[in-house]
Amino acid sequence: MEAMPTAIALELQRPPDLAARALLGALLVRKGVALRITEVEAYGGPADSASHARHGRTPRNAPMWGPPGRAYLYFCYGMHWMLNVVTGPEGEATAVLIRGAEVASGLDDVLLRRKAARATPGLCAGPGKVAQALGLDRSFDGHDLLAPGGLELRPGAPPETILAGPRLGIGFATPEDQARPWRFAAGDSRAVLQRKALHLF
DNA sequence: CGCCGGATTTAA
DNA sequence: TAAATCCGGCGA
Repeated sequence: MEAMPTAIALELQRPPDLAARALLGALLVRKGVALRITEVEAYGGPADSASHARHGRTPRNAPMWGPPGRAYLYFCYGMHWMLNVVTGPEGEATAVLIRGAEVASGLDDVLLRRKAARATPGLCAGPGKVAQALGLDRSFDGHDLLAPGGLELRPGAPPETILAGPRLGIGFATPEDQARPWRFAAGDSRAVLQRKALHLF
């Protein structure tokens, strides 16, 4: 029989900024590795000049137009994979970029993938680092994060406080979209980039 | 078909 | 502060 929609699945149907905040504290699980999400950014559909959806549907961003709960992975700067969680109703092309995380379990595997000797606060602080820590690549593009197997999104403890501020690395967007405070971070985490650019939500 | 530049990371 | 590194999207 059909499983009841999980709380997290319901949250992902909401507008991207709300879905983004709901993802803080949630877990990304792959095999023995679990990462607690500590930093995210919301991206709107075609109307958001910072979004990959701004040029409409293309082969690369196709997963963004699909149902919520899927992964959208893209390759950036010739070397990094970025993990997004598709949100909103199907066809809206909204998504949340996972920008930072803490290792909840599987530290040894993460250290190997990140080529790090020991755990530091910055180990998974940054979108490229998150994908690398989970060993993600093109093969995970379009993956259903709400289904068992492979890479899964699971409920976690939400942060006590949430920080908010402008999104990073979107200098190409309109001033209005650059100013939109759609970056969110867990107030209780050290794995957050540029904390001073954030304020209490 | 060629060019431009990017939702970045790292080391110097 | 800059190099690494490559592919998508756009204009010609």
